[in-house]
Amino acid sequence: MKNLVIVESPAKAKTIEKFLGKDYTVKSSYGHIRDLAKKEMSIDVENHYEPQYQISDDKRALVSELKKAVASAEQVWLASDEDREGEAIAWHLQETLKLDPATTQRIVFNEITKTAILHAIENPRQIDMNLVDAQQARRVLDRLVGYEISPILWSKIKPALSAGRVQSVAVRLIVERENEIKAFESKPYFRVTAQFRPVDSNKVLNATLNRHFDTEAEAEAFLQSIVDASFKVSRIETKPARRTPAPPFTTSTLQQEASRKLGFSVARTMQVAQQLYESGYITYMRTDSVNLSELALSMAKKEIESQYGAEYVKTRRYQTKTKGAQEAHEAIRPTDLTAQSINTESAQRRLYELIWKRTVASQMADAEIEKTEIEISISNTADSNPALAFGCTGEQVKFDGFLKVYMEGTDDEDDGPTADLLPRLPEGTRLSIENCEAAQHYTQHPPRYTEASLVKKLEDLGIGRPSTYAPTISTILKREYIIKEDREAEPRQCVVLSLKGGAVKRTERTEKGFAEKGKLFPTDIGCVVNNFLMDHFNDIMDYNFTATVEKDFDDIAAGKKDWRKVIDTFYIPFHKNIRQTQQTSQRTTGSRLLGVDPASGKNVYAKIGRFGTLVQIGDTNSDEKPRFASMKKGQSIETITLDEALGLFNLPRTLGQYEDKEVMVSIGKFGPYVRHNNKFYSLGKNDDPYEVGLERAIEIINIKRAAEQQKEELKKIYPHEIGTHDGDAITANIGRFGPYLTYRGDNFRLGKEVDPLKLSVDDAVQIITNTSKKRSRRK
DNA sequence: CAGTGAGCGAGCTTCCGCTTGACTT
Repeated sequence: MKNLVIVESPAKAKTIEKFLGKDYTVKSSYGHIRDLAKKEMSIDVENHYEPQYQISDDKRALVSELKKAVASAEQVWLASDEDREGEAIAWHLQETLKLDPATTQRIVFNEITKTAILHAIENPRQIDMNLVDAQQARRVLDRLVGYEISPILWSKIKPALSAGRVQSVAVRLIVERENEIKAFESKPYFRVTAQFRPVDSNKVLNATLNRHFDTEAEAEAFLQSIVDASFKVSRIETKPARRTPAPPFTTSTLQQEASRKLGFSVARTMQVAQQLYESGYITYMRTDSVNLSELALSMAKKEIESQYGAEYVKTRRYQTKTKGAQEAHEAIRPTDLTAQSINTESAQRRLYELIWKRTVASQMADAEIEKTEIEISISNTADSNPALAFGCTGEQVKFDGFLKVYMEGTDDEDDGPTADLLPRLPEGTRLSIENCEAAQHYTQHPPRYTEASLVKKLEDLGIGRPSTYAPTISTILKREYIIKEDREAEPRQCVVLSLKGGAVKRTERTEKGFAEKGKLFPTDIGCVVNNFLMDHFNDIMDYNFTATVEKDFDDIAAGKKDWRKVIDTFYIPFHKNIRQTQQTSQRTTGSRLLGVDPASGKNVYAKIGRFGTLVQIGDTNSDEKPRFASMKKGQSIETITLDEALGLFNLPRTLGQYEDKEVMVSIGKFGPYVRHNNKFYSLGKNDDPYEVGLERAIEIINIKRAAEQQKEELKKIYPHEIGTHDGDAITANIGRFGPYLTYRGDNFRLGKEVDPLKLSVDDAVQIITNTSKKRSRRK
């Protein structure tokens, strides 16, 4: 072997091996191969923060494989990504594989094209230790923050909680948005809309009055005032406008758009994108760059020319403006732009088409639009209030440009009136009023975050990286700092005043309001942890903390600062604060006094306990031990009432008799259950142990009995002997995941359509050999 | 399998950012 090239991703290795020819072997490091040990701090604070790295457990086999490859190579090329993390990966490889820095070549390319790779090979360099140090500073800082604050949460709030530079700020955003919503006072207002018709035309103009009214009385007075009014076009203005396509996708914008247009969660988008990447359909999906390679630009030009015509082409080179972007990759784009769609399963196909459209549209001409604004004056208010007028706006697309292919979605829940095509009416044209209505609306609170809009916000703040957006969300969900939920909107009564036959008619209608779908809500624990961190670690919770330390990391990368000094400056006051907080801060439970239990006269509290939120009757420090009960899903410390809290103590409940034995319901370690004749039966997902009746309990008992009986029946049939192959038995069995075969101690899954009882020996052998082949290929 | 929450004290939990492959009974 002459040349060994090491990249980060195996799919990338496969692609560039093709470009480099047979003198080059390309292997992958699968990301980082070394890290700080998981179990301990692994930073020697006394010794200038010396990090103690170890090979990650799942990388041991890989490292020995790489060592072997290195031994037989004449030249090693470290080709990890051209960013801070990539440089560190290269350095860890050099250290771990004991490569000689003098003979090891470091190469970088930020697009996977033949030109870029050959250019890289011709321009090798050494590892940039300043960049590596910037990464070490980032790594050490994150470990210190996470591993020093988290234990404080364990002792002051609840075990197994966590805090970190990224996750804690993500939670803060959600908690603060919820507080804004709580503080928001929804105010009613009246919007007046009307339809006008030019005297000699059938074309209707949908117009809105240029001001809202606060009260019904004002709205009514206005309607009364225009009963005898006449209307005319007082101003018409048309002006040209342009629309520009959105730039190509980055990870964050792909996640947002897939959420808006396909309803994908952030994790789903990444999973499907990974599949597309591994199949070679798209470029790398974890990127912060909007840049397209020259190859992609010329491919796009050709494709647009042939499909839509030369007038639709506009080659655009986008600049990445995102805070802290490292631009190690291209934007996310199809590898082959001539493929407008691909023939795969639906999720992959839809995401691919979205990427294709966005990429192609980004290289297309602006859309040219003509905007028309018509102002309609009201004769008898002209003197008293000349500012009052109706208005309507319209749009006409003169040249569709990129709109032929794609239009970016919006997060706005209320899109407002849509712009129509408006007729050209000379100023002074008299209009008759066809309909006029003053409808009551309510001002909307700021929207709760969705997964995707949270990612957008984090990216705007420069917090987190493309590879961590999805994992960060799943971490804060797993810690139960936040929950993702659908919540029904509260319907509201709205007054509608309409002008009919010279009189104002009043009706009421119910407005549904906006249901919250897939929104992020903070939990009690999220709020309590957030308040605690805000009180004691304000600097780390600051939205600018990451941006500030990133400046230091940039200085380290530029050789202007020493990474250990940067950490020292941060750590000395930070650690002092840690010690102080541990010693002086109170244990925090978020406790709220709900009232007095009428039965015992004792206080009732709602608070956070070791296993979640609970209610408590009696004081903790009194002579008698308090009684406790867990809260139900959906209840919270802040909203639970005294009655609801007392209701939680109604377990265990005795429901009655069945087969001369008592039926009882309660909640155990593994959730709610029915107990009958010393046997336990788990309640269904939708059963409430506080509400469930005897009838349903008996049903649950009988369902489980039937299932058990079926199991007994199956036990009589299985394991089923299918036959022997090469002297060993093949048996069929039914397990948790369906039917499977056992042969020589190995299990082989059967499809759901296969009836194991009818399977021939030959077919069974076929399944076994096929599965074995697949398994060895994977290895 | 079928609470827990007091107090004692053992041992456990935890970060962010690179990557993909697990593969059960």
